[in-house]
Amino acid sequence: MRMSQGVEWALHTCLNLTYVESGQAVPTAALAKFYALPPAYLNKHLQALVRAGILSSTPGPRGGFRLARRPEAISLLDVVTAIEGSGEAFPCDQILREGPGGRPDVDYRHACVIAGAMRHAELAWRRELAGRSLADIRAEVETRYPDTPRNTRERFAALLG
Amino acid sequence: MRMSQGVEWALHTCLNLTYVESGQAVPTAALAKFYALPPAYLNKHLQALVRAGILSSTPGPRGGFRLARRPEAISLLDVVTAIEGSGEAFPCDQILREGPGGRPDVDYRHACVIAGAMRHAELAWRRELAGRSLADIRAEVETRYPDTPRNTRERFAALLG
DNA sequence: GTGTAATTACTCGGATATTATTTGTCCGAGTGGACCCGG
DNA sequence: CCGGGTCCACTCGGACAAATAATATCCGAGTAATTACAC
Repeated sequence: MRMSQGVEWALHTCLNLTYVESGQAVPTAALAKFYALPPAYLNKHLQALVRAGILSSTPGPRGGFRLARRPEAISLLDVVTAIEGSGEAFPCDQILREGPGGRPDVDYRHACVIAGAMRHAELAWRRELAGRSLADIRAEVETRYPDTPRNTRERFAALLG
Repeated sequence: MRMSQGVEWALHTCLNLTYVESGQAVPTAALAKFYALPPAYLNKHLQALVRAGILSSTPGPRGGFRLARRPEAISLLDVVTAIEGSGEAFPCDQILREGPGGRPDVDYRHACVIAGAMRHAELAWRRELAGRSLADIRAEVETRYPDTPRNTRERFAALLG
């Protein structure tokens, strides 16, 4: 039930990329040093974000990663599902098929009341995450911690220089 | 992010125990045969439910498990946390401490905006699960599948006889 | 000085180990009923 | 027939092993800037 720590890395990294002037790419090494993360493993997660269409990557010198869309168009749910996969958290193995009156031709992922209740709760979770974009997060951060934009850009400048 | 399949087993088993006349205990073997589950492993999960105060167990002949409280007083969240633990699904490792302006004396599990957003979504999920009791589930099952009470009791009678 | 071609350093991307978690199994401790035996 | 003591089968509970997923690392393919060189 615990989700991968890569989700935390991905969320913070995407938020940081929000502050990079668009068109400029940031390599894995710089993104990893930002929070003292293992570069090779962070790169693995960044690859997943590229496959999900959240980041775009360019190889070679001056290459690296950048946001593939505007921050308003990237929800927290997008990032989470890119790392964790889109599967349901509650795995309905349809054990009712083995129970009394169970039939092999029925899809109990829809028929089972328990599975329905679990799915309903999960939808509430997804709805919350889908309703918050990177732009929203960024706005709240800047309200509560006004130094963050400057600090972030300075750190990037130092890491890229 | 995927939760243990033991949650499904536990939920269905608790729901089935709802139909057993109170005072009567059902051994692991019978509960396992109900859905053709591995008895020893199901027993492991039942132990967790006992530790959480959801079931009570009695050893020896005519022993087994029974609900420790009324079905109205057992929420889906109770069962889920009994199996999965009460920890947060999103693990905030406070990587902001290594970032620019990060301080070791700050608890970023509360200060971090991203952690807050994730916790908010998780609370929505918990609220849904906490709002549904075994009695609610049972009522919905009986509305949609009127044969379930009789089928369940008959299967238990066959397994205990 | 300028255009071109070879070189080189840099970056991503996936294949490969290692560790942690989940899944699954087994055997011992304890309990309650049943049976046996004596009164 | 009735009471008590012994035995035995049944059940939970935790210790132990295998399989799966998460974590971490390394090296090769490809690219773009840079440099050297000829014109």
